[in-house]
Amino acid sequence: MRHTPRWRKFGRMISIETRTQELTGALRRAGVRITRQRAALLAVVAAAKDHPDAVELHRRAHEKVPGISLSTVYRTLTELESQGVIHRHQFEGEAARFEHAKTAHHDHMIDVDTGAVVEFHSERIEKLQAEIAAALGYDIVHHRLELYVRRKRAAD
Amino acid sequence: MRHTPRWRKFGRMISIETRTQELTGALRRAGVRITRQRAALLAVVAAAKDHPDAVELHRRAHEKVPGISLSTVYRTLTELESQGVIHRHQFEGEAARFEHAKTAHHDHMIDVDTGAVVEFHSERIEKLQAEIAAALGYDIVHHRLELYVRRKRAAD
DNA sequence: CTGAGTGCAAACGCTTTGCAAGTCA
DNA sequence: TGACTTGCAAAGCGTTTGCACTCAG
Repeated sequence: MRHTPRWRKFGRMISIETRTQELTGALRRAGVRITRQRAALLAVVAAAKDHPDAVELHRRAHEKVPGISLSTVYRTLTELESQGVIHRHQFEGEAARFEHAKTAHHDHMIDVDTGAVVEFHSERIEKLQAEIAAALGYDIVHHRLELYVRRKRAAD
Repeated sequence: MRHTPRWRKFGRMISIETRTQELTGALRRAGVRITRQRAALLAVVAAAKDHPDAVELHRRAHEKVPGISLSTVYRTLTELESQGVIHRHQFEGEAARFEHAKTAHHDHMIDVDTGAVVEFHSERIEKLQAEIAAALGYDIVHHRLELYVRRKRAAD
């Protein structure tokens, strides 16, 4: 009758801790102190499977460390971003959202109805972008590709 | 000794006037009044060959109608946008920029050093985007592709 | 110990909005 | 005329910052 096997739960937890340590290490290497507040936030960011904004991250961190302020959340996120361990995304008409820079580069599809974000990657698109820039005499520093989408409906 | 042939100048002016009329028509059809201020702004938007922000458009319109306020600029731009005759672009870390919805859809390259914008279009990229969205069960409502670039330098 | 980090509130930059006065149709 | 539009100033929003206090190392 157990619907969530213990090994699976445990497996997830280990991976989150690993991620948390990555974030912690990045900050320590940058010479910043790991305070109670930051530790809580790092754990929250590491655990996030979605793309939360600063207010949402603050809400989650607040459950662990009631005293944490929104300023500290922003300050720490900015620091993490400049260390390159998280990414900041500015989708249309929304507050910035953050995500752990876990995997390789990817782009985003945003469901305009639900706000849900789906990640995708296309080597062919990347290549075409580079070709276009090169043809016009430029190198790409970075790029942003966002698809604002709506679920297909089977024959209305 | 005339370096700017009259026919060329005149050709440009006609096209700007045509564009101005397109904008004016769109507003009139939407049932809004064409005031002195709006007429000036429409002419400025129609004449713009770059991608100016609200403050810059205000500055340009201000030369024609000294009284025009920034609020009016924003209000009119918002109206034009909702009529679909201009587009609003929110590039990274900048105020929104506007452009006349003159031609077919295109994407943007932003020179990170100068802020200059180059327009481009790739049918192949568009197609790949649609395929990717479709494969995941979505239809694209709209998309945003921005390349932040830097001029190539011939062998430093 | 002591300088980096904190919470708070105030400031920020861009944009929108409430309102009384002005103006276009 | 009378509804729509304006300019102004104030508010809104997400984010950053100055400050005196606190705490991690």
